[in-house]
Amino acid sequence: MRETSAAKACTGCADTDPALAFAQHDHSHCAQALLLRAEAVADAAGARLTPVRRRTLEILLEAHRALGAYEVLDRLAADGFGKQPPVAYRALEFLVEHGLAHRIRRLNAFAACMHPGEVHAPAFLICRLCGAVAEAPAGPLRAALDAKAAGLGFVVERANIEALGLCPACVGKASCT
Amino acid sequence: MRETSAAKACTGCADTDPALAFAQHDHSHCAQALLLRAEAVADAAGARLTPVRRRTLEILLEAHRALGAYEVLDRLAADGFGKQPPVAYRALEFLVEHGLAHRIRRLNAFAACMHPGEVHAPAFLICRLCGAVAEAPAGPLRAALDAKAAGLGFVVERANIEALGLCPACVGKASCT
DNA sequence: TTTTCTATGTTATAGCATAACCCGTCAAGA
DNA sequence: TCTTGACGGGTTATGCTATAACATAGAAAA
Repeated sequence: MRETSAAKACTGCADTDPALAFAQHDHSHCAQALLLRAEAVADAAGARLTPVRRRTLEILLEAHRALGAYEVLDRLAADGFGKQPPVAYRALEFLVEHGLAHRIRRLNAFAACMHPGEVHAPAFLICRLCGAVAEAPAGPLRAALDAKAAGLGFVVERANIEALGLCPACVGKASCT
Repeated sequence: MRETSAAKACTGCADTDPALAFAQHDHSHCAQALLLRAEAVADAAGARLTPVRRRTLEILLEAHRALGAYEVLDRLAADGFGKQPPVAYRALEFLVEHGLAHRIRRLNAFAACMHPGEVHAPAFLICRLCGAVAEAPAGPLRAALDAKAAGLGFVVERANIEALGLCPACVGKASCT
C-alpha cells in the first residue's frame, strides 16, 4: 500500500489545500468522502453507480495515481467482475462522462477526480520521474483558452491540459543530471 | 487534393494571421517556406534532416491535417522508404523533438508545426465534426500554467493543451442537433 | 405481465507503439 | 589505411491500447 505509510494529516484531497496535491498522505477517508460525493453526483444526473462502476472508482481512489485501463481491468477481474477490456473501458467511460474520473491522454491512463460535482476544468501535472499526477484547478486557463478559441471562431467543448515535468519531490533528484 | 481547390490567397500559414488557421487555402508555398525553415532549424541544432525525415515532414505539410503514424508510414512506403512502423515513428519523433511537428494525443496523430523555430507553446483546436486541427498560439496560457504549477512546486517541462469542439465551418451544422 | 431500455458480459479484431537486432555509412583517431 | 564508434534506417516480432459486434440478464416503464 503506497499511501498508508505516510502519517501526514490529510486535510482532504477533495476540496481543500491544492498544495497537498503532491503530498503523500493517508487519504482513505477522502476516498470515502469522494465515494459518497460520487453517489450524489450520479444520482443527480439520473445515472446509476452500479457495482462495477463503483468498484472501478474505488480502484482508482485506492491506487491514488493514474491507472491504465488494463490495470483497472485486472483488479476488477480479481474482484469477480468481467475480465474483458470493454468491462473496464465502459466503467471508466461512465466515470469520465460524469466527471468522477479523468482520462490522462499522455499516460493512456485514468485517475479519480478529486473534485467531483464541481464544475471544473482541470490541468494535470505529471511527474516524469515518479509518475505522480496532480489535478490542479485551471479555471482561468480554461477561460483564456475559450477566449483565444473564440477569436478564431472556434467553440471549445472539452479541453485537456496536461503538463509533463518534475514534482516537488523529484525536482531535486533530477538537478544532478 | 484537399487544399488545391481553394483559391483563397494564402498570406502564409506559417507566421501571419492566426485567423487563417481554419481557412481553406492553397498553402503549397507555405509548405515550401516551412521546409526551408525546417532545414535551418535542424541545421542550427546540429541535426540532420535526412531524406526520410524530410519526406515525413512534407507528407504532414501536404496533408494539411493531422495524420496517424500508420498513414504517414503508408505514404513513406509508397515513396520507397521502409514500411515498418519504427520507420515512421522514428521520423515523427525526430520532427517532434526538434519542434518541426506536434503530436496530438487526443487523435493519436501528428501534424506539421506551423511555426517552427519560434519558441512557442501551442494549443490545438480540434473540430469534432470535420477533424480539422488548428494550432493556436498559447504563450499566455502556458505562462499561466507555469505559474500555477510553480505554486505547487512543480516544474513544467512540456505541456499539451488540446481543445475539442467545433470549428467555424461546423459550428452552424451542429446547432440543429 | 409484457415490453423496453440499460447494463454487463462475451469473442474477436482493429489500431497504436516500441523492443531488439542487423547492417551500411560516415567521420575521427590510431 | 585501418579501425572504431556513432548514427541512421531497415527488419522481425511483440506488446499495449481500444473498440466493434453480439448475447444475456436485470431494472424500469407501460
